[in-house]
Amino acid sequence: MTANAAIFATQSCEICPIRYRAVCARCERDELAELESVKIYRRYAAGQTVSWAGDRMDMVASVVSGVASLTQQMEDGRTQMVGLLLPSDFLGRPGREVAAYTVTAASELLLCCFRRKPFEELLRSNPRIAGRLLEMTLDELDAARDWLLLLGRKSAREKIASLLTILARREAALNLRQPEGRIAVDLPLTREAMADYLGLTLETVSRQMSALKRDGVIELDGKRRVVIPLFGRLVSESGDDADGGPLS
Amino acid sequence: MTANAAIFATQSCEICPIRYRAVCARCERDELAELESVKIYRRYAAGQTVSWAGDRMDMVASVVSGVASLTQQMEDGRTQMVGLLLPSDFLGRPGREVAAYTVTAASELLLCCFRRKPFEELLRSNPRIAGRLLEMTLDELDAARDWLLLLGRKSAREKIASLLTILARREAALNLRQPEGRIAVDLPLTREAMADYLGLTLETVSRQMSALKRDGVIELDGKRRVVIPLFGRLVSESGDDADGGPLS
DNA sequence: CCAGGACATTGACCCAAATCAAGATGACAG
DNA sequence: CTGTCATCTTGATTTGGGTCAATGTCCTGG
Repeated sequence: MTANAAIFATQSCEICPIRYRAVCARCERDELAELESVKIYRRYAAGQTVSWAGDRMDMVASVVSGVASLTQQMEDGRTQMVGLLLPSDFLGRPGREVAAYTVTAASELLLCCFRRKPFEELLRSNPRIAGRLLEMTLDELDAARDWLLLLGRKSAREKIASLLTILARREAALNLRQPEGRIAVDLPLTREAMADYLGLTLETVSRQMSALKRDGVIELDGKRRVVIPLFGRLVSESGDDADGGPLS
Repeated sequence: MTANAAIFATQSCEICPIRYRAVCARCERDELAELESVKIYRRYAAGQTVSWAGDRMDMVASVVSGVASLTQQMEDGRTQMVGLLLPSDFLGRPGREVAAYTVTAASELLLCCFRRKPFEELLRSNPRIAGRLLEMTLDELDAARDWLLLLGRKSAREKIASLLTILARREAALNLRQPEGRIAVDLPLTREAMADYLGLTLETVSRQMSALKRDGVIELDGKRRVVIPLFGRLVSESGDDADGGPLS
């Protein structure tokens, strides 16, 4: 379980804090009653498939802890990740019977699930939840558009740096600010999953990680823990716009 | 003006048919009254910038005719298209003051604009319009995810083929079915815009177009008109899933 | 009709990342 | 402790698409 996940696990309370923040950030508590009555928690082991592309989906869910990935595959086996869901992200497609993507637990994963039909009913009857979902979907679309820039125009080194930055930012948003802008990230992804995210091969990911280490941009503590000594400085230097990403 | 655009231009009527289909497909007519009162049409010449990334945006809009592109740029000039808006598509980001992307008219463009504030108010007060916008946003997210697969894993030839297929499909959806599955597409994009869409250089786009022509997969009629002789067969052969795209 | 400029094509060469191929590391079962 | 298996690293080689440069093709306005 990642550091992210651990943090969230300790916050459990009667009204699931993640879902509260995620789906109903600004709703009154009584608006949650209906959702509350139909939620089901589900746990998946790292590597386990949550559902296959083409499966009938009658659940939607919110990520409580861990990391889920959406992937698309061509018949010849080429694979591209098309979604990376971290705690508080929404999973599912209201209004669609059939899943378009394969969902996999990248690390140990805890989902908070709702049956799709009642959830859609709730969307219809409760504009605030619908509005919140629209907002989340728009954010996800923005993230997808940054991802398009990454896949279309960045070099392998820049791709790796951007991914580490995305993960480090989410880490930083949750944790207290780290001293000196130094930040540690537990990679929730294998080299292969990173490659699928970045449109690279796992060999290239490995080589570029080694190169970033050699150049002193990152420190590797085991295979899955990355320390970025100058994260604070690097991120603040290069605003939040569509720049090449720091660490490059 | 593209064939698309011409078709739509002839459909003009009191209640803008595009907006009707796009934003309020299943709304009652009286629900449109409020929208109706605040709409403004705006026309842009091919190549003209509609708004720059970072600009204050106080409009949202619907594409009536023509093609608009959203692009993202890195400081060193590398450019990636992150959105391609055809007639009936929605433009704008309710809830955001500042535009994240540069919007350009790829061909001559007619927009139907609404002031953002009243539009947001309408979203709040009218759940059916909000629901419709959510549906459109989810569709756009799906399209973005197909685009991720294209950028991350497809060869130059496959990228071109996929783009032609996307344009041909929209053409086919509007026009009567063409005889023999033969279809003609007026490219609304320059080679450079195609390259920005596909994450390639314009030289590679040009070379691959020539190669497809040489191989008899497409016919070029001038620079901007493409005929795909076997479109019907190619598309039906390879279902609608995440395949490599036909024409490859 | 011709000149100028935007857009497109084609060629020669190069390089970043893919591919193919060994090994290294590390977690875990027995 | 040791063998197995998944994961990761590193090296040698190939190649698809980028880069640089020259040429071609329209369209438009004078």
